[in-house]
Amino acid sequence: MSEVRVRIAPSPSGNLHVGTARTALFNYLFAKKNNGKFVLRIEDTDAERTSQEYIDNIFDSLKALGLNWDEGPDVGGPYGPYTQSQRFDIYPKYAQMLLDKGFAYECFCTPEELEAEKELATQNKKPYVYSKKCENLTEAEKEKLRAEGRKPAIRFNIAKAQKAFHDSTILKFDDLVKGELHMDTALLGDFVIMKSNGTPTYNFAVVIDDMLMKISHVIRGEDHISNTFKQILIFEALGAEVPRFGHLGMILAPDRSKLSKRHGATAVSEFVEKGYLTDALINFVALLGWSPSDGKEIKTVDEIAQDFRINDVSSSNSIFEYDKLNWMNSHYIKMLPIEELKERLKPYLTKYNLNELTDAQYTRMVEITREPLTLLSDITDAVPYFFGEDVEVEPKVQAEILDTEVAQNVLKEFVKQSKDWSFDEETLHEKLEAFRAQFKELGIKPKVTMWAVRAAVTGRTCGADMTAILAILGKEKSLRRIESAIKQPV
RNA sequence: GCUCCCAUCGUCUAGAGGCCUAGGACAACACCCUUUCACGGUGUAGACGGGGAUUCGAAUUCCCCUGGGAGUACCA
Repeated sequence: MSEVRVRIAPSPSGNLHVGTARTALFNYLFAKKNNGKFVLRIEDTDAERTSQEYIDNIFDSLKALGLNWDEGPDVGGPYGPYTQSQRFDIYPKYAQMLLDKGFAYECFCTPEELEAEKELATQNKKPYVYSKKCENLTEAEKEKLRAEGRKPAIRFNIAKAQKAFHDSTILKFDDLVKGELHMDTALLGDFVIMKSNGTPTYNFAVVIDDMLMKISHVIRGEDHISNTFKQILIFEALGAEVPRFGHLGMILAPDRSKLSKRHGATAVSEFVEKGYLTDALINFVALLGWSPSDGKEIKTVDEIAQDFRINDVSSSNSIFEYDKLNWMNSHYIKMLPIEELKERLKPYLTKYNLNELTDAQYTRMVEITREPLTLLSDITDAVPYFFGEDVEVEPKVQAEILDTEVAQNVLKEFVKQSKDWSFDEETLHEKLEAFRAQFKELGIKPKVTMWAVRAAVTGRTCGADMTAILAILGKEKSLRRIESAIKQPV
């Protein structure tokens, strides 16, 4: 077999969507597994919806996910340019070739005429197919229309191509993931390949680009299945080799509709902003439609590539549920080396003055607060009590903990006993253990004892390891907070 | 409307005729651990959409129904 070459061809009309990311991933995996090339092509034929900002977002997101391309707009390659808008001069040649071979014809129909045809079809409850009324225009007729100032579009002649290459109007192909797929080409209708403004339509541009870029396998979403039949016919009419196709199920929102903004984040960059790790995201998305042969679900992209077989990919749609993604993200956060975690958390700590802590204290703070994090951004609300002189005590905590007699006794006792403690973790651990034991003798549960201390120092009833918190804050600050929580006898 | 695709626990899935009284993961619940929250550990509950057919035997094959998704542009 010739070289495996796959591509991802996003259109920059928005930020990189997670669905596109998954398609990119599966292409990448397929390329890696088969020692092939992974190509990035930007399909920006529709100038109005395209923006440089989106192009940058696509590049950045793909890179962040670790899906590096071998050829693309920025890195170049032997079959460039890799941006469709820079290839506009090459499409007309091939359109002309199709015209010459009789597989395409000029169409002078106006939008109004076309609209009327469609209207009629819906009225008669018939499926709309183009009437082909421009198929057999004479040169004289065309000249006349041209003289009127009408610019023709070019349509592909389905029936001609079908008859030239197939016995039946039923066209079949063997899909890499779904198996044999078929379609009656008689139902397709002669579609436009070159718009009257001289730019190619999607279905034409893809074929020309895939052909010229020597793409061997086209792996994409199943929303392209019906396009595939059109594209196969174009490949054949051009005398080009038809690539193999593989169509992936769609990613759906929990309500089974298309994943869109109203369901939350859809772009990879939005997930990153929310505090998701790209490693977790890509791992999660890989599991949508694919499962590891050894049952181990936490895997790097390279590990997945070793185990990847395109025909093992599920052909059904899958629902994007946050539960598992969240679990995976917290898992990846736990796995992150401490130094890296410290850096990645900083963007979410801008409201605090990190200079209040030494590097060692910051390290310890991260160590003891990382456990319950689901998102990196969760750190923001997990650490306010490490900063500032005083703490904000939640009203409920004030009423239910600090205002109780038990708590007041605990705190008074704590102040008294801790006067001569050294506030390093080791000492604190020992002393606190003994401290709890004293109160236990009095019938006060260890956790009640600690609640009092925790409430006074952090203003909360839950949080990180109390010993470490006291050590980080230091004796002076800890005691000041506790003293101010003690009600003076009136 | 027409065409195409899909169908196993709530979700992602394993399963390619007997290994399935259907396995795993997430979520849920219970218990254990414990200075709180969590982590972790151990358990519990939970599915082959329905109906036919083939077969000694079907989650696995075929047909119908139902449900869901997609396509139907001079968008991509």
